[in-house]
Amino acid sequence: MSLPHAILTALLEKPSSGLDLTRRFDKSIGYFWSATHQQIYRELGKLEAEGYIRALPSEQPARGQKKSYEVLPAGRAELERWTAAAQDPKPHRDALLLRLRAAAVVGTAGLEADLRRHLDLHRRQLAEYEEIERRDFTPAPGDDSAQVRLQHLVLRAGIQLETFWTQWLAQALEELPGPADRAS
Amino acid sequence: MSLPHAILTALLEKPSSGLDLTRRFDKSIGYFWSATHQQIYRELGKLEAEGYIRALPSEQPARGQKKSYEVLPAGRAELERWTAAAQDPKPHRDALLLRLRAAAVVGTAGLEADLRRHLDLHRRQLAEYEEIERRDFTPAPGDDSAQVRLQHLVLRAGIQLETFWTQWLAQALEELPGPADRAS
DNA sequence: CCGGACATGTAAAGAGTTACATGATTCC
DNA sequence: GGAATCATGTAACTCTTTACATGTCCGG
Repeated sequence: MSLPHAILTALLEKPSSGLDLTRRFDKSIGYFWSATHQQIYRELGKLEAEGYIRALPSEQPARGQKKSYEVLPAGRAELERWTAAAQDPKPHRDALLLRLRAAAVVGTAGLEADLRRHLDLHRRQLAEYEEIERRDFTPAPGDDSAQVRLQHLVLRAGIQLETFWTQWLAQALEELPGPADRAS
Repeated sequence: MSLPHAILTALLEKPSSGLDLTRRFDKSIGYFWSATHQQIYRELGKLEAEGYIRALPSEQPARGQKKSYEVLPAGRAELERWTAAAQDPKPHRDALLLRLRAAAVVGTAGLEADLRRHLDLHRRQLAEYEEIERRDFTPAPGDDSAQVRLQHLVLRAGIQLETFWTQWLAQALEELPGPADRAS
């Protein structure tokens, strides 16, 4: 039940149309909560029906017409409620770790190439995060509002997670049995 | 599409009944691929229908009777195929990071208690992993088969991830605005 | 022989993904 | 005015979660 709150957050940061949101979910917010445009349009409809958001006055009700939304006070209140509410962490699901566990049983044949590919993807993501940090979070000292500090904290989580994955994958590739003794 | 392969892996490690599997998914495999008993029973039915597994000979077809499964050659072949196949990493979803991002907009009121709770949960998980490492992965040198090394590698991923979260959460708690200037 | 734990399932709702459909705008 | 692109949406399907249902076994 987090998608509506992700959308409310994005709309509070900046009122947007469905496609604008979709684009922002490919970056930024999407780094830790992804969503497709189908999910977003469906959810925008629900949020509007519940009175949490409304379409901006330039109302063209037709299809193919851009429609921007803004958050209403009830929506902000709901987001505040959700932010403060206790939530249990969801159990992780990581297909790659599962595959390594399977490989421990059926052999590592064919695995190396995909591990290298994953390593490359994580390195790119890490570089992207570090670029954002350079660009957006190197202000003059004292310029750090609570809002900026929180955003930076979230970004650092991304950086540290990607750092972990690159290091772990590099280690995994070292430990993988070579082609000689790779059993199946 | 990973649940069937998680089950095949678990069954290859040790033939089990549905409830046995459910218990094992609360530990071990479940550390990185969780599943409820409803999912497991449904998937066992599918896997049996597809000829990947079969019920062990002590066949009591009745309800309330224990029924154990083992993997057939076709099931092992499918697991090998899946292990070697290229797979794109799924985009992450982390509700806690999303909440911090929301808090950057609507304020951090009420957040601290839940962050402390998460920190405690991650510390416990880390301690559990470290206990497993002490118990199962401190053999005499040279005693490390490829299988054991892979299992240890997966466990180390868990340890390092939990280590990251404990450190990051501790840092987050430090940076959180105190009650004095915590705006809403 | 009854209550509780064990064991296997069914039903329905919710969330996410994939494929497709439709109208508007813009560029040639 | 035709093609490509932008923008919004529908439909069908899969996966996951939650709640419930049913039967067996065992201790008292």
